[in-house]
Amino acid sequence: MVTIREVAAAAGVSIATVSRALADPDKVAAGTRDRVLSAIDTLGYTPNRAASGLRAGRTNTIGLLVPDLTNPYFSGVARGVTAQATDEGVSVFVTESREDPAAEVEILRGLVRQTDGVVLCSPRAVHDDRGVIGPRPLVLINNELPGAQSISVDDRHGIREALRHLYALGHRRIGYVGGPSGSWSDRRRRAALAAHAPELAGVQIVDLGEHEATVQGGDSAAGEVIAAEVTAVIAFNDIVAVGLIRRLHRMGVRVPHELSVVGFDNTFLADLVTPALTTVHGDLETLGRRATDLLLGVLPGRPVRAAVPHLLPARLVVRDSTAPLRARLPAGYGSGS
Amino acid sequence: MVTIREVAAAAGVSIATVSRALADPDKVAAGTRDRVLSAIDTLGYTPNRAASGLRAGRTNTIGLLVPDLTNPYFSGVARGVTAQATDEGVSVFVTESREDPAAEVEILRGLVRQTDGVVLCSPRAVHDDRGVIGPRPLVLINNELPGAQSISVDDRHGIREALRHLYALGHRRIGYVGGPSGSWSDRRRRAALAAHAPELAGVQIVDLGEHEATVQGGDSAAGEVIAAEVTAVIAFNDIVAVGLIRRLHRMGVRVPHELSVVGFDNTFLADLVTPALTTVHGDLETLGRRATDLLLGVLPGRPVRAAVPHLLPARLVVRDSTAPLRARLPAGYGSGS
DNA sequence: CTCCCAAATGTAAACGTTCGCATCAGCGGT
DNA sequence: ACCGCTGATGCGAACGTTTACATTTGGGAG
Repeated sequence: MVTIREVAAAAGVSIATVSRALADPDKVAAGTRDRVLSAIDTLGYTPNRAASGLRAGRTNTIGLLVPDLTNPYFSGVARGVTAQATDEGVSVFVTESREDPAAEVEILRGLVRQTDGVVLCSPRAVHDDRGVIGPRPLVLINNELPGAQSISVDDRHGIREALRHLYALGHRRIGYVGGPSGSWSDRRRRAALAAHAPELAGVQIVDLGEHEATVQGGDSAAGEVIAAEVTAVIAFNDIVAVGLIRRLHRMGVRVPHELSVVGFDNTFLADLVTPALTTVHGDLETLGRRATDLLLGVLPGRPVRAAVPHLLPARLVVRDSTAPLRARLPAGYGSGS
Repeated sequence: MVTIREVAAAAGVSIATVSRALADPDKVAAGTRDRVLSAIDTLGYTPNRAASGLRAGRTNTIGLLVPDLTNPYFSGVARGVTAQATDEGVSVFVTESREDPAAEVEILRGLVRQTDGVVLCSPRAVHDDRGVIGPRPLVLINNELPGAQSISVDDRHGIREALRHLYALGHRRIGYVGGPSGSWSDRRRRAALAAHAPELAGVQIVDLGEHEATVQGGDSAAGEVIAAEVTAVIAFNDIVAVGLIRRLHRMGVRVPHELSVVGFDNTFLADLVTPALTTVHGDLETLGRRATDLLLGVLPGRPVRAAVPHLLPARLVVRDSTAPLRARLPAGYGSGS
């Protein structure tokens, strides 16, 4: 491995000059700079990041912690974070808590020591997290904590659009199939429902409980959904919506003919299942990128960056899982489309 | 940030002893060790990895490069790699080439400098890669290169099972909807088809071209599939299978009644689409874990580990996208199940 | 009682950078 | 011709470890 010393020798300058030529190009004379750069080029020199981090007290590495890497939602975010970080010359330690709050705290503890800051996505144990993180830079996705930056998609607007869409289709009694208890996003969406339903005359929101953010969670909601006699539901996310639809299908309830279902997140799944999901879209890659911007922005020794929005736009994508309200048929069979 | 010096002072020993108490516990007297450890505990000391890496010439970090983080196949692998590495006290830089061979080389170059070794999954530019990697430890998933370790799922056996399954259902003229040109896995599966088809009397394999490993790739194969007059196909992977089925469905061809489809990888998608996919399962998390084992095994200064298998078992998961051969109906309508 | 060896611990150098400070050359103003 | 200032560069310390080597101590063998 070629070091700064060899470069300095080759260019006939001191190592300090080489360092400067890289970090602060206009602190060295043009001629010298060229000599240094060409030496770097021929020798194929790359700075040792451990060494520079050691001296500078900075690692140029950030951490990302998500609950579940294989969940398309989080892998979208992970893509955004890694892409933006790479663009900024920063590396990312990616980790996964597997939805386990204890593991989350533990992993976070380890992550904090070896990075300049952490992007924490959809944390399950935030309150403990604060103690762990201490004064370190922290950016939260889908949660809020005093003293930390936050960013999320504008669910509130998504909910509003979903409501209006269902309203326009004639639905009045609308269910909400909730996410995991303790989920900040879930609380936020419930609040949005409560806030926006009154805008639409005659609309009634029915709480259909809290469910795991998995296919099984959707499965388990089917009974409640039927019992509630709603004509449409909004699900916590696409996965739950898919699980619900699948179970309903097996029970002989046709979507969208007998029940309209709206998902959340617009994961690629939404366009692959039958029926394709009407769902609230948020740009996950951008979410990850902006979170990274936010984090890098508060890192010492980094250029200050323009204000970053803390709320990203959401919009409803209409597909085949929602349909106009029809008179219910007695035997529980849809009438076809 | 508390350093080894403060710990040494608190325990009344030299920093060397602290270092030893951590790295080589039985090199220090039991009493001393306890004093050191409790000092570490009360002060909340964690070694600075940049410093230790600098001195020891090792980063305790590995790199992972995948073509597409949002692809469930790769996120499964990423989960395995990060999990195993975490268990071994190693951090992982996760990166993504977005299927771009040029980016792959570039990212790999960067990765190599700041890690002890790299896990490279389904590379698109392997030959160039070798030059980039130089003498660095490298483990390949789904590819082979002289001088590098390799690991993959036993596609060959998966193909064999898929063929037998279709054969047992009565299919004789079987199509293969191939993956991207240049894909090592694709070549391998073609070879396996050629090798195993002759074992089954009367079976004929029809090559249905190379396609992108995306939903669109499956879409675009539909025409060829119909023209080929096959009664069953094996697709490069689940995504392609899903795209194909969706397009066929729109064209009025019913799966599995008129055409049986076998996917590959058994991603969670397989169980969510309609019909649920019959597909070849390989354990992706284990694949990632073993790849990491392999990499850590060749890293200097790490305990030698037991032999790691380079081929992981595959098995066929039968669901609803395959069915017994039936006489074709003239108008292109299935007969229902 | 002496000597030697092993075990335990300490000392200090080294890893490859960055950065404050010192040095030096050249130049313009007086 | 001299002074001082500025811009370019070099020097050397420091970052927090690990580790080769030196030192100390205690105990057992002769």
